[in-house]
Order: sequence, then structure tokens, then C-alpha cells
Amino acid sequence: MLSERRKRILRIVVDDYVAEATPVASNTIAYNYDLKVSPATIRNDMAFLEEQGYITRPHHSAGSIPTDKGYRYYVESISGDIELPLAEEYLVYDLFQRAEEEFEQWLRLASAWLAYLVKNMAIISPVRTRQHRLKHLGLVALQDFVSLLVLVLYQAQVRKQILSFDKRITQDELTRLANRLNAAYSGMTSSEILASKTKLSLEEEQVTKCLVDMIDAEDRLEYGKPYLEGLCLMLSQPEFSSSPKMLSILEVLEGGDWFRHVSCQRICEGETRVIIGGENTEEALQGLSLVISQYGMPEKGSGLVGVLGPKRMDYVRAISSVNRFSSLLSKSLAEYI
Amino acid sequence: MLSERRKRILRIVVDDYVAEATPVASNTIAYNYDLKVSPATIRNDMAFLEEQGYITRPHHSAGSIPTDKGYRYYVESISGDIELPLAEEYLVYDLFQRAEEEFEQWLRLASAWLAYLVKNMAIISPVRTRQHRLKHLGLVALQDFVSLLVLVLYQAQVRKQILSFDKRITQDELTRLANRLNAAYSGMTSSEILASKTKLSLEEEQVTKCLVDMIDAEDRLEYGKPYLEGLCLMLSQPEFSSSPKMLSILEVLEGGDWFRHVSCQRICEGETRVIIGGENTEEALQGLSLVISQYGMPEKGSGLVGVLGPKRMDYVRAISSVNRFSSLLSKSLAEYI
DNA sequence: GATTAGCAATCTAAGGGGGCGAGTGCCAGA
DNA sequence: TCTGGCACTCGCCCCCTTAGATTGCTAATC
Repeated sequence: MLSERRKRILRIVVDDYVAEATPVASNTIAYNYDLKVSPATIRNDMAFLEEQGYITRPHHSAGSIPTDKGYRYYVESISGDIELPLAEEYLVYDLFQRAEEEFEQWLRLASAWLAYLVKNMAIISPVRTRQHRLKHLGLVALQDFVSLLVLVLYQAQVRKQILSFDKRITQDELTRLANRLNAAYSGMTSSEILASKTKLSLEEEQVTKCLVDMIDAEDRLEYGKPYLEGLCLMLSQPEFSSSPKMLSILEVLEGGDWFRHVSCQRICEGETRVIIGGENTEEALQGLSLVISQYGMPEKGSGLVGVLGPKRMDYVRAISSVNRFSSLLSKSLAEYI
Repeated sequence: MLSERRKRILRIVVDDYVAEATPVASNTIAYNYDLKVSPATIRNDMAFLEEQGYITRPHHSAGSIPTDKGYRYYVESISGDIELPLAEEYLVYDLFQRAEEEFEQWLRLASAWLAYLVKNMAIISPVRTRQHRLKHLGLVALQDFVSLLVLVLYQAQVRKQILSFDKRITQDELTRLANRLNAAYSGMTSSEILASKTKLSLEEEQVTKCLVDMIDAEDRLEYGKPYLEGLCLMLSQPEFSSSPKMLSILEVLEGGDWFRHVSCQRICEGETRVIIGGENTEEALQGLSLVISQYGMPEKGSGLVGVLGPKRMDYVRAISSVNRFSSLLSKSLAEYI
């Protein structure tokens, strides 16, 4: 258990290091923050914090920087009083007043804003639904044997697939076929469609198989390719100032595997999780911190919203922004459809 | 007009610099290439080439590197004998044998391969059509007043739009409405739809307006967001080894404006254009070279395929790869639908 | 007139040494 | 328990030197 002063010093070290990106010296603390003790005392406390693993130093005669443990302690200790500054609260609120034609377009815009606010990379994944239901299907003749199957799912998601029949089918026949299947399947999940299967014609059979496969594929889908904005903002931070570091981050992000790892973290609704440095399961991200939250509702569909940046990140701002975006995204998702 | 030997030296300078990324010395040329003259003679020729602006030197006592003019001369001079190495020809051919469900997915794959082949960034834009024709439209009730309009255009492109009506409409009514409009508009361009307009009900009017707007928007669309692959491959090149350079390139690419400039270059079918350094209209790209070509056919739809990399790029390989991909993409586009 | 050999001149990159400043660790004293 | 003082450590910067690479020039040669 840390004494109050030591807690305060740890907090100052994190705050100062986040702001200045240079190791924090005992003198700096003594002169800039009103601790009412001399630098020597602060040095003693810092020696203790170092011994306990909360801070470390890049070399012998340098100031302190927080360790992962130090950041973790900091994040836990601030979790009470996290509020977005009022001015930014309005900015975000304004953004969410804008009507966009497509929810997807809207997520892109939101991610750009989030990135701008936190000066790091923003991640917003599109909405994923667990059990898709068929709203409507359409069949369009493309060529003699080839048709296009268009599915409309709940949440206004549209999917298409090309389909070849063994015989020539006219658009009229396709329309009748689609009408029959719509009447039979509308509102069903893929398993319900399978269960309801009665005697079907060869073509009905074929379309049904295809649409069940498509819905299944949607259900199985993990969170989709996320909107990433603010890559340059993040890479402008001094921690990436050497080009090999920059390149290694780019390689990770270009791959896309990292996001699968991130989305494996089961995050509950309403919770905003902070993953600091080495706490990342994905090795390549262990120099970075991630603030991530879920938006939406499990039944209707949900997505991830988060911020990725160096460990030296303004956690208060990041957490408050992610919180805000998460709750507003949930709200608009509910209103949207 | 350059003498044969000077041409040869210029070509050696380009080849060697492309391969080694270090300035080329007269000694290197004399010893590694069988020119049958002494380094001193080569020096004289190089002095001439420098005077004429084909090569330059980073500092007084350094070897030569090609200027934009030198690269340009080189590219013009090789344009006869550009062939993809046989082994890679097979690789590419194999790739194009793979059936993919969606043409878009397929373009992504192709761009990854192209990037891998040229060890630089590959750019492939989705197909753009000038005059879209309506194949089919569907209307799906989402809520009491809100419907989803789904358009299927020729080339199996699917677009959706949310639509609010002033009165409550059932799915049955929507289906009948869609059937009437399909009968009236199928196969038409937006202007033909506008011209054919007869007496319409309020709802028909509203849907027509919306779909004309959507088709118009498609027609007006420039080349869509391109598939970019191989960013890291490009940035691994020594020309981007300093992080500010890397960052400035990233900033350009993240913006997306650069591609609008690129696509303004009116590129004819069958032609592969090489844009070297300062020849780029977009200032931010003036350190880079672009090899770009059009695939598809103007009537049916076309897209761009290209390679972006440092000026010091293997132009033979880049041009031959882009050529190959362009013609194969054209072929598969024609077959696809 | 073209080519060559030789040599001085020029410039970069790398390595070493010294001084400076920042910051700590520790000790004795309050 | 805290503080002032002081020695010690270490990274950083600057300058100098040296080694190496490469050219430019000139005079000689083919």
C-alpha cells in the first residue's frame, strides 16, 4: 500500500511523462507541483516506487518513466473521475446530430473524429449481429443461367451472391420464385429456414441452400474490418520517431490479424477496458496501449470502439472519449433502424 | 543525341542504382560491366551526362544517380523489350485462374499479388461505369414509414438507400410498387428514366427521384477507393528510411486526395503510363514514381491498376507486371459478368 | 581527337575525446 | 522524517581527426 504522497508522486510522474514525453526528474516535480517537500524527499519516494516496480529509468542518471505496472495503477486510480471536457462534449454531441445516409459512412466519420480528439488511432468496427434474420430476398437475372441473389437482412444490411442454375430461367420466373421464398422465410434465422423446409422445387432448393450459407457466413463472421483513422497522428508521437519502429507498427496493422486478437477479448457492455503494453496478448502490440469498449446491444448487434496509441497516452481523455462514443454509438444504432 | 556508349552508361547507372540504392562510381561501371574503356573515359562521359541533366550527384565526390530526366530516358529506351520473367508469368496466370465469389474480393487479392511481385505498393481501383443502367429494384419495409430501396445495376453492383414515405406502406404495396417500376425502368439509364416519366403516383414519384439520384451519383463517381497493398514493402525501401519521410508519405496516402489527382490523368486503354517524380501533378508524390494503366473497357466499365514506389524502382518489372495484370483484369472482367 | 594514367582536391562517414548539464544516491545534520 | 549539500554517473553534443571513396584535371599516349 502506497502512502498518499507516493501515490501523488506516481500520478505526477505519469501525467508529466504523458504530457512531455521526457523522463520526469525529482526537481521538476518539486518545482512544478506544490508537494511541500524538497526534491530529496521526492527522490527517496521515487526510489521506493522504483523498487516496487511502478516506475523505472532509461539510464542511471535520468528521470523516471512509468512502467506498465505504474500505468495500470494510474488507470485504476483515475477510474472514478473521468469526464470529457465540456467543450469536447459539445463537439461530439454535434457530430452525433449529423444524419448520415448510411450507418457505415457514419462510423467512418465518427472514427475520424475520435482519432482527432485523442490524437491517436481510432478503431471502430462495423456492427456484428449474432443471429441474422432474413428481411427480404430478391433474384435478378444476369444472364441465361446466371442470377444474382440479393439478401436484405434486419439492420438494413444488404448482401449479394452470384448463383448459377442448371436451366434457363426468366426474370418472371425468378420473381415468382423470390416471392414464394419471401413468403416462406421472411423474418427467419438460418436455422429456422432449415427447420421449416418443406417440399421444394430444385431451384427453390438451390436458392435456399445459397441463402442459408450466406446467412450462416454472416453469423460466423467476427467483427468486420474496422475503420482505422489517425494512423499518422499516432505515428507522429515521439515513441515511433525511429523508422524501424514505425515500420514494425505498420506491418502489424497492415496484416489485420491483430484486430482478431483484440476482438477475442470478451468485452462486456458498458465496460471500457484498458489494455496496457505487455498486457496485450498480441506480441506486436505490446509497446502500445488500447482503450476499448463495446457499443450496441448483444441482441440487436454490437461493435467495438477504441483507441490505440503508445503506452504514454492521455488515458483520461482516451477513456472518457471512448466512453462517450460508445454510449452515443449505442444510442444512434438503436435509433437508426 | 547520345552516343551509344553514353546511352549504355546511362542505362548502367540506372540499373545499378536501382539494384544497389547507392550512387554509382565510374570504377564500379568499369570493373563490373565490360565497356572496354578505362574509368577515366567513363568519367568523361558521365560528366557529359551530368551536364545534359541525365544524372546528378548527391555531393561533390560521390557517384552518380539518375535524375528524373535520366529515368525518363531510360524508361523510353526500354519500352520495346518488356516481358515478365517466365516463372512469374506462370504465377500471375495461376492467380487469375482462381475463381473468387466477388470481383471486389478478387481485386483485393490481385493487388496483394501485384505488390508482392514488384515489392512496392500496388493500386487497383474498383470498376467504374460511366452510364449505369438499372437492372432491378427492390423495396423492403423496415418500419412503418421507412423502407429500404435496393438497386441492382448492370455488372451486378448492388446499392441501397433508406427512404421515408409520408404514409404507412405495407410490404405488399411496396412489392407491387417495385414491380411496376421494374417494368417501367428496367435496363434504363438515369436520363432515360427521367425522359420516360409518365403520370406517377406520389410514392412512385418519390422512389423514382431517389433512384435517379442514386444512379446519377454512381455515374458521377470517380474511381472508387482503391485497394492499396504493399505499403510496408514500399516503405521498407531505403529512400523512406528516415521517419519524417515515411510519415509524410503516410499522410499523403491517408488523405486519399492523391488518388483523385492520379485518376485525373486520362489514361487510354492498352497504354501503360509511367509518371516519374516531378512529373506528378500532386506535389506530395513528386518523390515517387507511378506506373499506371487502365483495365476493362470504357463501355462496360473500367478501373485503374498501378504500382507506386520510389523513383528508384525496377521499371522493367513494374511495367511488365502492370501490363500483365491490366490485360488479365480486362479479360476476367469481360468474363465475369 | 579520343583515351588513359596519375595525382591532387573534395567531401562523407566514422571514431575518439572532452566538456557540459541533468539528475541521482547518499550522508550528515536539523 | 525531512533537508541541504556534494560527489558521482551518464547521455548528449561538439569538434577534431582520419580513412576512404570518388571525382576533376592535366599531361601523356594511341
